[in-house]
Amino acid sequence: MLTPRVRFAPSPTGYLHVGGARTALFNWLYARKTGGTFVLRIEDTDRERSTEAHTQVILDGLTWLGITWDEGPFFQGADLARHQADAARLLAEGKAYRCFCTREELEAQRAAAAAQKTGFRYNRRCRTVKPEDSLRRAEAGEPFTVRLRMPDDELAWDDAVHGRISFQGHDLDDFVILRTDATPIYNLAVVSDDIAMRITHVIRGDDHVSNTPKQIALYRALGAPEPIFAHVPMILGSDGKKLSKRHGATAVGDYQDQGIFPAAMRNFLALLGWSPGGDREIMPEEEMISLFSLEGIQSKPAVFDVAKLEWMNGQYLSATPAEELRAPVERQLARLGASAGARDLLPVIDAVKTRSRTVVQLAEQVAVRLHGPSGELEPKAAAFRQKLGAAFEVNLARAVEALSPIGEAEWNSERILEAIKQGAEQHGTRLGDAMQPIRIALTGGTVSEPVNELLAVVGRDASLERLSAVAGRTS
RNA sequence: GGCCCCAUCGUCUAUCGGUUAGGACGCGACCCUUUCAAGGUCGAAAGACGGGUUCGAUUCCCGUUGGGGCUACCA
Repeated sequence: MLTPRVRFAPSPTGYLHVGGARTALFNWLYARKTGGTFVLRIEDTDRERSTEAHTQVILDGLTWLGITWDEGPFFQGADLARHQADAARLLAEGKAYRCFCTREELEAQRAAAAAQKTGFRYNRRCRTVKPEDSLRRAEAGEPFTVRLRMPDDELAWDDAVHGRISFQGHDLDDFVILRTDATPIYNLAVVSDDIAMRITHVIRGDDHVSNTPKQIALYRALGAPEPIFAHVPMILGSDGKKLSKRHGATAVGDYQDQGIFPAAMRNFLALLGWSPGGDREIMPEEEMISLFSLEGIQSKPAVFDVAKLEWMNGQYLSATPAEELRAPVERQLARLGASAGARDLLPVIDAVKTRSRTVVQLAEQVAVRLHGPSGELEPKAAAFRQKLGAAFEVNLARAVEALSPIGEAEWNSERILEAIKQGAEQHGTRLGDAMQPIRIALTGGTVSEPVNELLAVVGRDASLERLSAVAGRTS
């Protein structure tokens, strides 16, 4: 068996959608698994909507996910001549014909069909125009499109994920392959390119199954062997509809911005519609590659569950040493307008790592420890403060009193805890009532690492300063 | 409307005719604990419906219902 050649062929008319990213991932996984070649092709034949900026975003998204291509990126627009030559050949062999019906005529027929609630299909009027008449009219300058003469036969294939899928040629249109301006339509361009690039496995979204019989007809008309088709299920929103903008974040870049790790995204996407067959959840790249198979791809659509993505990201976050987190956290801090200055971030990162699921959340917590809370207290914190009343400030003042004697050199979590406990005991204060005000004063919220560790991480001078400030604010 | 695809906990899934239908997310409880997480233990939670085939169906076949996709001189 010859080595597989697969391709990912996005159109640069929008951002890299998670569905597209997963399709790319499956192609990539298959290529790596089989030692095959992964080709990247940009389908820019829709000149109206294609932009270079979108192309770049797609390339960046794939790179971010660690999906590398072996050939390309090729641009479909560059192969116009071949597409036209293929169409001309089909025309010459009588497998396609010129259609002189105007857009208006077609539009009227479509509207009439819609009014009667029946399906529209081109009436094939121009099929019977005699070749010599067709040529004469074309040479006289009459505008025309080129349509494929759809055979009546069954058009079926053995789909690698669905099994056998079959269409009847007579249910299909004599679809247009060349526009009035002689540019190719998607289906022609795709087949022409896949043949030229010797693609052996077409792995793409389920939304293309209805294109497949048309493309098979094209392969046959062009006399080329058909590739193996594998149609992967759609990704749905939580309402069961095809995932789209109105479901929120659908672009890979959105998740990148939210602090999701590429490895977590890749792991999550791989498991959406594919399963290695056991209980595996967190899988390193090599394992995914070695276990990947087209047969393991699910045939039903899958709902994109952000909660699970975030959980998975948390798993990757926990497993990442603070050292490796330093650079990404610094980038996020910069976005937040915060800075670590001369401070070592590692202890701070370690202190809050388990309380974060994304790097963005992590950086926010780090920023609070570096610069103190900003703005209003969180609702729970405000409620606690209210409940405690004047004791809130009193307890803070006592904490400052208990902690002040500790020198910079002894400022560690053990020593701090000891001092707080001692102070609380001395004043007959419940430990929680002594601790929680400190947490609130330092973070603005009720969630953090243990208070003594929090104090250690914030540092002696900054801690005492903030505590005193809050204690003295009202008392 | 037509054509095509699909159907196991709320969600992602395992099961390749025989299981107390397993795991994960999420949810609940408990443990741990100065709070919250993390971690640990436990729990609630599924084969859409109706026919077949078979000694035996979640699994194979048919139908119903439900959902999705496509239906352009877009890709």
